[in-house]
Amino acid sequence: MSSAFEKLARPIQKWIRQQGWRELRDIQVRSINAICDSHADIVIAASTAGGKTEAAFLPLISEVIDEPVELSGFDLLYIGPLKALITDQAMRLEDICREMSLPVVPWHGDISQSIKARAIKSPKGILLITPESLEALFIHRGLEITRLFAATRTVIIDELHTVLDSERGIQVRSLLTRLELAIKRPVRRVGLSATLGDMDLAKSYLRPDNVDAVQLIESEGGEAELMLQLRGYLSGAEGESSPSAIDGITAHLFKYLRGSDNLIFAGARQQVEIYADGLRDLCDKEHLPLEFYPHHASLSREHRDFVERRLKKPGQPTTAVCTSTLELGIDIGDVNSVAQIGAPFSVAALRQRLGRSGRREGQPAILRQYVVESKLTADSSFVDRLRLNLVRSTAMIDLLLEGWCEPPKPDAIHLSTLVHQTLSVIAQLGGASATTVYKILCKEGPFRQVTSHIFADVLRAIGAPEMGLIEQSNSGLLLLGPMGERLVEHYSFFAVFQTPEEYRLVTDGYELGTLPIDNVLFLGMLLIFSGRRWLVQQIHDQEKIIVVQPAKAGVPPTFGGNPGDIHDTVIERMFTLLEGDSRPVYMDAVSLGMLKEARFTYEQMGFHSKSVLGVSEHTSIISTRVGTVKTATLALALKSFGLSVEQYDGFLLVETAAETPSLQATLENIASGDAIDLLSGAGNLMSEKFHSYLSTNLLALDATSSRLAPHLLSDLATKVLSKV
DNA sequence: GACCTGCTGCGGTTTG
Repeated sequence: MSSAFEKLARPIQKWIRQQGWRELRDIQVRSINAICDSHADIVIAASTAGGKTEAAFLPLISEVIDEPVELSGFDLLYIGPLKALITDQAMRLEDICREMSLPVVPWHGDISQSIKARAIKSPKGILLITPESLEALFIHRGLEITRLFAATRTVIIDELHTVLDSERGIQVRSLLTRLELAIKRPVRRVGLSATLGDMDLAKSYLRPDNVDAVQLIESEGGEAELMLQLRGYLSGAEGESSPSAIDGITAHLFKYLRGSDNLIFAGARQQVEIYADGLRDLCDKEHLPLEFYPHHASLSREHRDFVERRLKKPGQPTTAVCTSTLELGIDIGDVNSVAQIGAPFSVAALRQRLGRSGRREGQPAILRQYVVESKLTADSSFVDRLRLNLVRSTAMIDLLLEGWCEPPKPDAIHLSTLVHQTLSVIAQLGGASATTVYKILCKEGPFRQVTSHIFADVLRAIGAPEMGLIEQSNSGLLLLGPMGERLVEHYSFFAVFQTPEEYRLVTDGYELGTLPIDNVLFLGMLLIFSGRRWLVQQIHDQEKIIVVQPAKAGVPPTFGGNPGDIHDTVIERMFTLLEGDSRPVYMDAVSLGMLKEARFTYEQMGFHSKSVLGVSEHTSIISTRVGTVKTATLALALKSFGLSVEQYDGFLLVETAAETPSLQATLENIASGDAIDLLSGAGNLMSEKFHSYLSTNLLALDATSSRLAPHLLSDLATKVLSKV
């Protein structure tokens, strides 16, 4: 064993010997050295099965044992994004700590009150907690934070890559600052992350004020060999006997995946239900045992647990048709192959998904990408002719092979989360001055983009009598208002993200899952759900319960959702593909044929040399060559002049009318840089949980900071005009 | 034209 081993505490060395490990992994050696030899913040990046947990905890626990302190509180704080992950990690840590009288305390909504009460009474050892439960501790035990965390040496943030610039990530960062301010000293931060793209952003997330001092420990693990195929399918093919694209893909999946463990990422929950139903049907028809199961967030916990257990169990071939529920987090073991149906929304997600296969020594990672395109007719739209689904899938695979993936966007000002944290700080301290709250959240905390002027506007908005979230005492102290009290008192306050209202779907006394409330439902309606078919028997509107019984037929429900952001680099690569003549080796004959059609159309439309194509007197197509955010900004600008616009990947379909200015004049106007009311054409600006308490001006500010790029608008219009 | 994640305190009753 190495000298790193010698740096660990004796009981830890004993535990390692008991495991029968012949040597420590490279990443473990490096993090042991980094943690034992310095007090630096550290990002540990490795794949899911890379041994990150041990790499961080073996030296951190050693430090706790070898250098005891006399302060009260938990020694180590671990923050994890999933309850299942916390339960998993707690079991692994308990195994290590068993003989060291170091308690391991898992803490989330499903943990019993008695375990929590005991931990509060005598806080020590390792606390593993969700961001929401930690938020609850700050609100309900605001004055005890010092007692609970005075001894805390290190905070470990798991799955760091999943939070970076999300609402929840900002919440975690805010809680870390509030913790350090409460105990009046910095706490070492250790982030555990998958290796994705530019790790500098993970470093700056971890310690924005001292990025250069953050150490990065990245595993150089040899990546598995990759077997890759892209298969094209035509929908709406003529002739009664020709199978539709869905049937064709289902048949191919059935033939090649049966008999082993696999994951099929179908893109949307409705698609999951369609493919799971088709695969179950094929098993029935061939009198074979069922081995294909749906898995998504609207299905009951029981069903999902069942599918996860089947995947983990050897000797029981199982394929899950799933959404991103099975993309990260919990351990389901190694799968034989991954299938992706339809173009994914990000290269980062594709890479995470692919990482689920090829994890065993000598096993290749296998990815089958299925793409559906429409059969062309005389009146097919340019979107179908350009085969944008296929081109995007190809662009993403190429970028994946090059090791690129999307970086986080750090510019959002997150005003919804700022409202949440403002209320939480006031609740924690039992009242605070505006200056104090501003210092905690905006000067020291993660809301650095929020000026004191904007912050004052936020306070005015949520303090307005009709909102009643906060009010000011005579001495100037900010207190919770009547509405603020009600919000903070309810347990639904702790999460910063929005969740839609749902019906519960019940049969024969047990729950199948949930359905978004905006589904049109009626008695006698037939549904496909949880991979089976149902008849709607009762609808209880008050209790939000739907009772169903088995049926022979059905249609899948809709689950809603918002369009995803496609990154500039992906769109740029799509245009490179359309303008090039490559024939990627991983494409099958059908998809190569589609690519050829796409290039032919692109050439014919003349987009090689121009950016605007007049289709008819009032209709034009613009090629923007940039991603969703910039393309959407141009679309809104055009709409503000009364033009009607449809948005696609890198393209806009624009229609003028008799009373509107011409497209050319409108683009010139936009290019001139004159102020434009972008949001006059936008619908609802409220997308996050606490948006409804903000003024229109603040909502506009929030939208333009994260979902639009107004400062690049005039440049984009100029670029389009230069190639008319 | 999409996906995912999370949840307290208290009062009442029962049991040893």
